[in-house]
Amino acid sequence: MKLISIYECLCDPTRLRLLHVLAQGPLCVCHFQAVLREPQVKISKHLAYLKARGLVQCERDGNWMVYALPAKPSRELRTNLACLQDCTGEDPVFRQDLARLRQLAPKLSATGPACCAPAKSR
Amino acid sequence: MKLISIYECLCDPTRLRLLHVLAQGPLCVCHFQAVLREPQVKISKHLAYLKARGLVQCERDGNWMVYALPAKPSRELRTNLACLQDCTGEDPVFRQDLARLRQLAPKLSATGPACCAPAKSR
DNA sequence: CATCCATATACCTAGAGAGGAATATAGATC
DNA sequence: GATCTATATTCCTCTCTAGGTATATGGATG
Repeated sequence: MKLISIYECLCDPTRLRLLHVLAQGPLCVCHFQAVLREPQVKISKHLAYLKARGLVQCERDGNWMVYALPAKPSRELRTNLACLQDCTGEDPVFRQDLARLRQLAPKLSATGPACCAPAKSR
Repeated sequence: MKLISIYECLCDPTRLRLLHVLAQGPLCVCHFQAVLREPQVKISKHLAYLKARGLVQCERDGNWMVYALPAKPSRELRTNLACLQDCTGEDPVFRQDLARLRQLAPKLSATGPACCAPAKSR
């Protein structure tokens, strides 16, 4: 059942945070590290988990892997992501993630996925 | 995080079916058995799981344990249960459960929780 | 081509959960 | 009080997952 794999993705706090942040737009792994303040392996593995179940897509940009919500989410996924957004409003963890994301935002819009540890060129 | 325990409950097909059926009204364990066609242990254990996390309440009525959705569900729970109902519409498993529930329904309304194997008296 | 950076994967350990068989419990009935 | 019925719990086995450490990969750069 497809619905089940959605809920399986949603029942881990890290993945919830990833999806919550992704609702704001695509992001690369090192940005996730900066926003969630979690080790790279953890982020990377949870993104792989989400990808395997079709909750996220990714695309390489040079050294960076940029993750995004699927372009055409299923009805179930859309509904549940909306529901998630609806439920995360008050929680401090989610709010803080968004705050840190916004701190990053200027750089993002300026240079594209330009990364946390700013590469020499680019 | 409370949201997580909700999603943990939702990521098993049996529990999804239980909650889906419960949305129609309170039900006792033996009725769940009849509706889901699953063994008693399985039903009972999943109901215990749901109860431990506050997704269902129960109340004894003679020999029967009648389970129901909580009288005052949290905002998150309400939202997610609504979302679930929204996602289960097409799936044959859920439809069949409802069909079997309706077959039971006449007896239910007549005699209260009166059970599948009709007791002698009552 | 050697190196660096961002990311992914392999390997390990520990814990949670599912399902089934057998058994316990608690209330009702005789 | 013995028995029956509905339900809960225990025990066992198996699979899945989380998290961490160490290592591999793959593209970019000098």
